[in-house]
Amino acid sequence: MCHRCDYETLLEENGLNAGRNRMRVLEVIGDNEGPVSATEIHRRLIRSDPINRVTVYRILDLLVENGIVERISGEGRSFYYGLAANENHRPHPHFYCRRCGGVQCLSPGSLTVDSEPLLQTFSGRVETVAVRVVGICAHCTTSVQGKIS
Amino acid sequence: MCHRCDYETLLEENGLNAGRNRMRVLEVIGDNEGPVSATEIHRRLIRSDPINRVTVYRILDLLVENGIVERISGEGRSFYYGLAANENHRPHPHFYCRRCGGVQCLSPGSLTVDSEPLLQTFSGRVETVAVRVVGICAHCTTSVQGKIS
DNA sequence: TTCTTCTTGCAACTTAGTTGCATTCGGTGT
DNA sequence: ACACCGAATGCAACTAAGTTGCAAGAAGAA
Repeated sequence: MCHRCDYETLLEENGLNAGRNRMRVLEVIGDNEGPVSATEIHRRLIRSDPINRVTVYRILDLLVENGIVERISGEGRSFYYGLAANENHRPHPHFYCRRCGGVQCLSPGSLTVDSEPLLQTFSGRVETVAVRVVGICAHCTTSVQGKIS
Repeated sequence: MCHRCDYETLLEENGLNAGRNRMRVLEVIGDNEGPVSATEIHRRLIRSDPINRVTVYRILDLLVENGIVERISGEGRSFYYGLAANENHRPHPHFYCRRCGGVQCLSPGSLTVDSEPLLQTFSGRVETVAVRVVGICAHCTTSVQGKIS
């Protein structure tokens, strides 16, 4: 997703030292187009060098706490992780494929929401308004292989 | 959520016979304002009469398959269930409380989305466009009790 | 009643994530 | 070089939510 972000300074701006594993996790997230699950991040990391899955979870927690990475919940039971919005990345909606479970980023301008009426009437604190588009992704609509019958 | 829905006919319209447990599950979902988790549904049902949690899961699957109930994924790792949109219930956005994990229904008109630009450009199949508002619910903002320190 | 199908329960399993504790690693000071 | 300290990692065990296989029970049709 990003080759304009300097992960090292991103970490150090937040008072985290840029250890090897943190960098590796950020690279996987940043290189992927669209959010990735923790399991998938772990799977990719162990291909190059062994790392414990707990370590991955802990690094992800840390990055989310510090606002470097954004945790979004998919259609399934697991979380997905993407680079948080910053000056290089505007907030944008996500597309969730019902078939393969994958998540894609949509372009920031593709959907516009008018949340004024809500903000005027809602009695709690509204922090984010996210749009979630659900359907079947381009890949899954074309490749019908994988169906058993 | 609903006293205008006749669960019995709702089931039979879909070719499902209206057994006692199905009715009970639907009543819990319909009586609650806002979506409920499977665990919570189970918890409430066993108060009146024992029922196995697997049975609850299976009934929920069935209801979702038949479009009677809608499964939405919360901020956490569990699913929430609400009555699906029909002539009595317009589709509406949901509010997710970061603190207590609860989900509330918002009024259908409180947010409007313009999805035209997306529909013109997206190459997969778009089925639903849902708006998810995240923040702290009214109850959690006022009652700060529960914090340990 | 008997047969068949639908429904339920139980136990075991899976997936995703969490926690506690011990070990190791990277510095800092002496 | 040595000891020390906190941060980072790994391992094992645990939890929560959901799923699967199979056997037993209810309910309707013949």
